Amino acid sequence: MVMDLAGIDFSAPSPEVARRLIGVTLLVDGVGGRIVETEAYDASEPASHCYAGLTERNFSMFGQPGRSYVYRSHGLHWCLNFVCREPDHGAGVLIRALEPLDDAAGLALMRERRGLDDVRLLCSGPGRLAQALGVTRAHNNLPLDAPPLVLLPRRREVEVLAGMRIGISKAVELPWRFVEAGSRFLSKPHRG
DNA sequence: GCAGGGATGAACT
DNA sequence: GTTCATCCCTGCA
Repeated sequence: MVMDLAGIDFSAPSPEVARRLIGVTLLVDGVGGRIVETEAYDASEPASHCYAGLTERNFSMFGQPGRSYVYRSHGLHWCLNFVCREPDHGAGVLIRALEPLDDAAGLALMRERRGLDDVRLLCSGPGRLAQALGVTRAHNNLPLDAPPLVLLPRRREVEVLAGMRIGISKAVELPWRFVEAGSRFLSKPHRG
């Protein structure tokens, strides 16, 4: 079965899905913004959580495409992924940064959750983004087309650049990080 | 039992 | 620009 959310086929390989997610709006309980940075992971490469096969932590990555995978990183941060490709294969896209929506109520809530005002630091990193949107373990393995999650198609074309992934020690050479060209809201500048 | 992690923020040069 | 402590849970020996 093919998940078609915000014009994206989540049964496609994860780099393809990661590229097409740039510019898409993500909301969690009405709070969020435009996705400006993603990274693809796949069971065929050792940086992925699903490389070693099905475990208790990563079970949602082996489920249906078009759902969420949330895990705890370094014991204190939560990170949000979108599951893609066929069941039993294991692949996903890490959502690394958002451009906060220009909405007063949502911005106030994100600032309160993050404990700071600077809009550029609200969602510029996977842990920061999860904190600003209130994502926790309770958001693991949820469908992306039902509350509290909402995906909205991009309203204009965006220029997407591919580069090397960040914060990993294996398979670092794969150009599976995707960013919106020129965005001020990236977790790190683009590196080709 | 233990090493290490898809990170962050503060404290540095 | 760079290192460093910190969180605690997962996975494998």
